[in-house]
Amino acid sequence: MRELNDQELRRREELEHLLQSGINPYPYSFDKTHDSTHILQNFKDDTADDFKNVAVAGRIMALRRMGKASFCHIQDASGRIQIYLRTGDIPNYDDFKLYDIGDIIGVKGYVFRTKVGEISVHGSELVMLCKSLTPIPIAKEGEDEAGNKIMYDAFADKELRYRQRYKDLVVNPQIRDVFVKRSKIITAMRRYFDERGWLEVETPVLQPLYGGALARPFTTHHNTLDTTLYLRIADELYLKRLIVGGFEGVYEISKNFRNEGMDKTHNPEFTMMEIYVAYKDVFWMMEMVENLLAHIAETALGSMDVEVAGQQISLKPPFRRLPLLESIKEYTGKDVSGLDTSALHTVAKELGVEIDPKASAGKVIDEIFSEKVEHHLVQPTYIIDYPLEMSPLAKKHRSKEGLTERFELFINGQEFANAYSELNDPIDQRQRLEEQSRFRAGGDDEAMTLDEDFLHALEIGMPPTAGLGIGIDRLVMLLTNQDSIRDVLFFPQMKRLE
RNA sequence: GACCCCGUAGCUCAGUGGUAGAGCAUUUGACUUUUAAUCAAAGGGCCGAUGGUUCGAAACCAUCCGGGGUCACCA
Repeated sequence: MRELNDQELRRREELEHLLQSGINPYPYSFDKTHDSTHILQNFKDDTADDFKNVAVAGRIMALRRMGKASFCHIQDASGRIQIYLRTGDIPNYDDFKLYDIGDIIGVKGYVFRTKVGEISVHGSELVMLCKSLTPIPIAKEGEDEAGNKIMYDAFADKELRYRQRYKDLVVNPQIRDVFVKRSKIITAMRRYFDERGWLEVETPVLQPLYGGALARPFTTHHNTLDTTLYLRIADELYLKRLIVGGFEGVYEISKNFRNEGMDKTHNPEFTMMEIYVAYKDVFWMMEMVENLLAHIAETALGSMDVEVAGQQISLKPPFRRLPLLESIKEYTGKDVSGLDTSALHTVAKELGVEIDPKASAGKVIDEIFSEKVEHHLVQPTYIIDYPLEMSPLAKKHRSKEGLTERFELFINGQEFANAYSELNDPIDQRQRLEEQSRFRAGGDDEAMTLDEDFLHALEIGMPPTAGLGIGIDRLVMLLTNQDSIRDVLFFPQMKRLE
């Protein structure tokens, strides 16, 4: 164990003193009657009688001792409230010397207004509920001349905030709002699906073969079976097996794992929602997603308009639909339809898009789109009609040669969703996965593996199906106006400390 | 992976070659309506690590470790 500093040693001494006085510094429960915010909002001169006997509990966040009387602020899940303690009013006032900022206490008493009008609890009973042994990086709140709130000595070191999120949550309670919204967003999504009769399911995280996306996996080993297992990169192939089995609507909200770079929008484990609905196609899915996002925004935020990085974004349906090749024409002036691979490379060069000379036609189109188009797509836009070779699990377009029935949804210049009319022709699917195997053999370590069991399932027969994936973390970022994925994850991945 | 920036007290930060600093937090004393409480005093540091330059390094140089940011890679 590391060495204790003077403040930690002193707190342990206080703990000893409490024990010697017969006080349990870690008791079992406390009958709390009110949240701080409820009191602050509802205490009025004519309701004072309702607040003659309250019991509040929380962590001491500020402390002002004045000899025979003391004030402190405690923080509970709802907010903060001031406590007034006075010798004579509580039998154990002298013990209060042994209390510190950071301790969790319970106070019974009546609510009153101080001389300067702050609604406070006048304590008649004080209980230690948890002695805190290490000081928290306390921030003080104040006001500047203009009356704006300022924080003094805020706990601002991002590394420490991410590594010790518990401390961050105590000291910067406003960040809780992001996580509360995150929970509301996911709840709203679940309700929307459940109300339509689609079933929430769980499929394996540990998979003998990984598939359903193009990404490098995390690899692990199972001792008993003495076999390699992969952490899933997507749920897709298992959820489709359930549609084969006869379920007509299944969804899963779960962590996926991808062994790739980390940045503002990528964490190695992230939350994905995938849903598959039988007898539907990608056009139906576009309408569903519009309604879903509008519903979520209204339920979780109370508005379909969100502000992100200073821009107003409207999630009001319908969203614009723009074929991939047309989007390139619109934002670069180049018509790339019908061009062969070498002609595409020439266009990329003209546009100043650097690209691997061996890249396939689909890859070149994707690169041009990523560099020249994607960031323009601020308002929700469905990019549709993706080339076949970029979409090994999507059905061929019913009327457009060489394209698939697929969309990706872009908002604020980022990808939010990906959906297909799912490929259910087992022979076509086999050919496409065999092509992926050739890419893999050619050195593309993100190409898909061929999963015979999945193909076997398709041979049994999967009804026409629409499928969708939505990145939950990015959705939360959008709806809470956060520009880093780390700020919407409680515990983002960090390098291990030695 | 490349480049830029950062690492000093529990927290936020100053300190560009000559005895290690401030505010808050902490300790002691005073104070029965304070709210960045106030007043008086005190304690607290392997200056991220290792080498080097120098009479002398927190500072300059090199390497490493950790972090932040920008870009690249990556559907």
